[in-house]
Amino acid sequence: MHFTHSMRNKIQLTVDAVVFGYESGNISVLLVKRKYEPYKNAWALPGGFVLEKENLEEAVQRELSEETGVKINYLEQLYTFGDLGRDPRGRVVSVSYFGLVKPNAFELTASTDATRAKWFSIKKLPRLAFDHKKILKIAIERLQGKITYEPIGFELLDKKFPFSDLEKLYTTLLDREIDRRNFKKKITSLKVLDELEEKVSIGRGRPASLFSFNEKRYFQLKKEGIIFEI
Amino acid sequence: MHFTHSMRNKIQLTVDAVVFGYESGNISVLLVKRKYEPYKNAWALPGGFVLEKENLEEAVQRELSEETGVKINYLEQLYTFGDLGRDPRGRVVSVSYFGLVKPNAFELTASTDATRAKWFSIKKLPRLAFDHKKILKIAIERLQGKITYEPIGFELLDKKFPFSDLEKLYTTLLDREIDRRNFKKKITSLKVLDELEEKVSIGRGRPASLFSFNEKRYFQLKKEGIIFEI
DNA sequence: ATATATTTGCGTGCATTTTACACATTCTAT
DNA sequence: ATAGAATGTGTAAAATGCACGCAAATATAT
Repeated sequence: MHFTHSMRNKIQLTVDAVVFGYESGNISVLLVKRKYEPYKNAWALPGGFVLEKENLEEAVQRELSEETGVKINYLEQLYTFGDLGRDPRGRVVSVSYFGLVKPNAFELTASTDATRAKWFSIKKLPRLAFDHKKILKIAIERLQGKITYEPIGFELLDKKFPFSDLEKLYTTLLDREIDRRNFKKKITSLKVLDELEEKVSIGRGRPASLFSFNEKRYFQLKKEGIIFEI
Repeated sequence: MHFTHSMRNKIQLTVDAVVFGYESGNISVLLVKRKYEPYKNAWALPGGFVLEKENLEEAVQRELSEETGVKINYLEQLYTFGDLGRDPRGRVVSVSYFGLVKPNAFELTASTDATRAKWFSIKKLPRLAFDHKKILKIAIERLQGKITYEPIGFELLDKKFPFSDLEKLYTTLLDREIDRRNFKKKITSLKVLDELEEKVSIGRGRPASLFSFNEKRYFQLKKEGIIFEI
């Protein structure tokens, strides 16, 4: 099919962001309450129309920032959803993105397209606008799949953390118990953690050494990819 | 950013198909020669504008069929390219797809957008239109990555084939030698091949048993995912 | 002060998987 | 008949994965 200038199509392009947060054993996702029709007052993924003069990444960062105040330095493209009828306004194709943050690092603001932005546990989700339930489902699968081929945690844990925090992150993401000793051996063999001198004591029990990710090594592993079966 | 009806955007949406073929130790990709400006007479990935009333998958199948005559039952979404300036006609965002076929199964036709469609070895590529070189690069990475987490070959080999064909496919994709004995053990343990009674003798050497993929098992493994280190 | 519960921090042996490696078999071509 | 070429199989060593138990360091209860 050859298009000429007179045959301008009427397809609209949007971006949507699936931003996951993690805090003490709980995975959450960032949603906004819609201000306008359609789906007015329903919860939805942050996102909106792409402007003619901005890249897709710029668009999703802008929408995320406008609607929630969250700024995130790395969003990865997830999938493009373009089925007919996914948006009552007409033909709307959405490029979805995927990111990880520490929820406590941001104060949520609500402005432009949202009357409210809020973190929801992925176990207690509200009804979602459009096909956002489907998008979120695919994003969750990606999140769980990711940990088998790249290291994870840098974006979700504090700068310094006890080893048990990393362990808890993995058990939460995998939704099952893991053997601490073997897990530690595995992580140690990756040489991705630096053990610090500091120790921290939270409540009772033996105080834990603090660790930090070795950023260089971490991003090298991300790039190279790892096969990482827990 | 909230859009109203008066603010219709001018972004155009296209789809592009990266179709890989394999034949006796050679990986090829399907390209078309452009009939119109821009990049008139340059080689490009098959693709074109998405119509308002068709899904993305339908669009890419249609374009592929129109431009090359190739029909393929499974195209997987690869990535969406939306950078400013990737198309001189204005803002054009392209959703790219990825597929595998046996090149000899089709007679290439050339019609609508193409004066010619042709298979090119991925080692001897011509200059490509738009950012299609970049798209192809990402597709090749995906192709090589795929074989580590799912079985491959069904779409690329004949119904019946000697084991050496599968071995050659893998050495070609991985671009290195593999140990035939260990490779066979691995494949056998997956129980994805059915050994047939037939034997075939091509040229000299001991005749080889023919195998076929056990389709049920093959697609089960594709779905489940495998960790498959050669 | 002492005992108890709780959490962290290792190490060892067994089972499984991966890897390296060589020679016999069966055909074609001469 | 013989040489050459491709297929087809087994075994041992090494590496990795996995199950598992106990000591160390602290908070809390008595």
